[in-house]
Amino acid sequence: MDEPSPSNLPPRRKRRVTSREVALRAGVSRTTVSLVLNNVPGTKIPEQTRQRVLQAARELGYTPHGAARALVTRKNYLLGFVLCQSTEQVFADAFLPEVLRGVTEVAKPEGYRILVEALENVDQPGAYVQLVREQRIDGLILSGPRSDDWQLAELRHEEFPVVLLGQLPGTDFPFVDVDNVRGARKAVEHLLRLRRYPVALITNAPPHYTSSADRLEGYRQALAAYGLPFDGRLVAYGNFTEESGFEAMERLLEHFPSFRSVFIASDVVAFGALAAIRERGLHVPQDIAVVSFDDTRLARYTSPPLTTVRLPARSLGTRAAEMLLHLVEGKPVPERAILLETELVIRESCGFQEKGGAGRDS
Amino acid sequence: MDEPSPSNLPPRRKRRVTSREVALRAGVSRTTVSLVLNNVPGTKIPEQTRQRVLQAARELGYTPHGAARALVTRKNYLLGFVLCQSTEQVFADAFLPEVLRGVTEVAKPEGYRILVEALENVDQPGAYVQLVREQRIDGLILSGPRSDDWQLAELRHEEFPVVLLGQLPGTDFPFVDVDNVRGARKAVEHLLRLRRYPVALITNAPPHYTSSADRLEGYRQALAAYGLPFDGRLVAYGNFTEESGFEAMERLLEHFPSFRSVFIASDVVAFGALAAIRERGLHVPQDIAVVSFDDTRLARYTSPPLTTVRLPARSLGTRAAEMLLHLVEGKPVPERAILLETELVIRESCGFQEKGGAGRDS
DNA sequence: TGGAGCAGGTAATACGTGTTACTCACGCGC
DNA sequence: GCGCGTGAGTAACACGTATTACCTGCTCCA
Repeated sequence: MDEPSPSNLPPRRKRRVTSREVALRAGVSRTTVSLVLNNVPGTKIPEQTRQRVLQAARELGYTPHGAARALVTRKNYLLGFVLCQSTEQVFADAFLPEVLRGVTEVAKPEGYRILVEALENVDQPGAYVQLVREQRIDGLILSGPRSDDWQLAELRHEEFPVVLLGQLPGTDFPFVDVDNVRGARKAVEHLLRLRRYPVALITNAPPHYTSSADRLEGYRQALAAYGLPFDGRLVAYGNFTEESGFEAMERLLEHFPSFRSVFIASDVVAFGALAAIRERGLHVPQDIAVVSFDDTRLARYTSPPLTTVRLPARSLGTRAAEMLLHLVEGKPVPERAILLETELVIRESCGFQEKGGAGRDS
Repeated sequence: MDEPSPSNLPPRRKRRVTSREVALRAGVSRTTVSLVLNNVPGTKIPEQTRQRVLQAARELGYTPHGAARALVTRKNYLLGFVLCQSTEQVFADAFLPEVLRGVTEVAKPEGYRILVEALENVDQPGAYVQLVREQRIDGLILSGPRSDDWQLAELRHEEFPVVLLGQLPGTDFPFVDVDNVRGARKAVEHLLRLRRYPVALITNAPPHYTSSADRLEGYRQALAAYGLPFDGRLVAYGNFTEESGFEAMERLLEHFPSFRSVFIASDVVAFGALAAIRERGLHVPQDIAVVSFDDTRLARYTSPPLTTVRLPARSLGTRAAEMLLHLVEGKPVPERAILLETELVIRESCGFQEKGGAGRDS
């Protein structure tokens, strides 16, 4: 009876229950079934038949076929979330889960699911356009867009709903980003207020990343506000990883060890830098005060706990998703450019003791 | 001419290029277009017409409509990746990016995309079955399955391709998991070898999680192997978070401070525990030796760097994806139960100094 | 008596593809 | 002259839904 299918064929699964069968069982037409199940407004269907249909559907365990529906509706209720960062970077990205959570939090109640995709090699950027070409997704969130992504421009031209997580100067894509300039400025001004100058800088990434450039800009603004000169010898470049932080700090200590504090534009990079400082036999914050950026979940558990600029990861996700949903549904978008505010979280690495004790923030 | 649509309607986008238009342009039938573009084996189409079709498709920028294709093919080339953990847990999950990377690494070359979904509340488990009901996904990876997930059993009944990331005792779902028992055993035996007993235990999670139960079992096995008794007073339960680790360690130090070492079954929990130890004025590893589990990326940057059991996050993803693809494509599955091996990474928190110096592993 | 209007539906078409069954011309052996 | 295989290609159907345009009685009003 139940003949096992030859293993080179996909297993034959049970036939689907279609709306036709529901119609048959309820004694109505397929049209009526559709009208009832989709709650189409403006149609007058008496409560009795409506109930008959609903019951028939329930009894048969009917669920409409997604593809069939998508074919005619031209909606898939699917949003693409594409990570443009290099693998190195995605790997080090401690925020992905939280951003993703923010996105789904907004998308799910509206019935949208999330398709996550990483661009493996930068050579082949924009494999994601196939998704929009095939019309499999209704909208797109692009995290960490690169300016050398030529396929992106094409999407712009087609007016496909896209929201950037991060910025792409020179384009008018709607985006959500962190206010990196102000965040960095706050961090450095905190150090200056504590009179810890000269203050060095280790960036989070190479300078062509806008986040890196912006945080550098914030650093400059803070110096300027305090009437201090900018000294290029006090700047070293990180590259997302702890290792890069370790090396950057080594370089600074080697060539220009006179600084009294450092702003490190990434927690992860800071972890490495702290190790380098320790290895030199120096102490944080006594010898060098440190303020970093991101407020990774573990920033408070380093020794000493990091004073750092909190990045609103979850909000990044929610705001981007909200914006995208507006675009997808053709509603007017209140803001096309959102810069989220940051918050300086003061712990111990900056040498600022609130009550004089070595208290641990709760 | 180009009348702006009223803003309450979705923007009317360009009409799609269909295969019919390609056929028209190439001077053949739609069937031929399909045959050529899908490279259907066994059909004899002369090179000349084949080229005509390909060129027409190229010129028009034709891409087949995903939904239409899915409708008839009954394949979506989409895999579901569902996180069953509580939000708390997902939040703390440092491995998600890496596991995901492993999954996509395998799935992408085969043409499959990944739909990521988190179960928000445990009350409403299995919202994901809708995805399979609607036939929107071809297969499912369930991370951290819960035994109270009644919808899962339903899927089993329908023979839908599912692979678990983690285990669900009492079911015969294919799964990929870490060998938690052996991993924990290795960790504890290392402490015992260093003669650091009594050795306490802080679990990673409440006992009904298999990972927690298994690591506890490994702890017991190690004790047994060394002929030592199991003492329940030396066991405290963590709950995924640093906070829980902090509190668990406080409880241990409060009620039964005589232990000389502790196995903490999660890096994250260990971070909290380390803070608690520090706060008591005790030192690691001098007063208490610590070995933990996971080898989070930051484990080597705590002070002291953590000796910990490395969990092969990426492999979890790749192996699960491989298994799932076999199921989806109806190929026989070599192994239906995979336990991945772990590796003990020795750093400083266990008090074992390789060369006598306070060396930092490179 | 003759519509107008309406409640309660339904037939038919469209969506864009994959695939099976079939046509048609043509050469070829006998 | 006939059957037959074959290369080259097509008509037609299936997939499962949403939606538009239409139909059928019935009531109500002039």
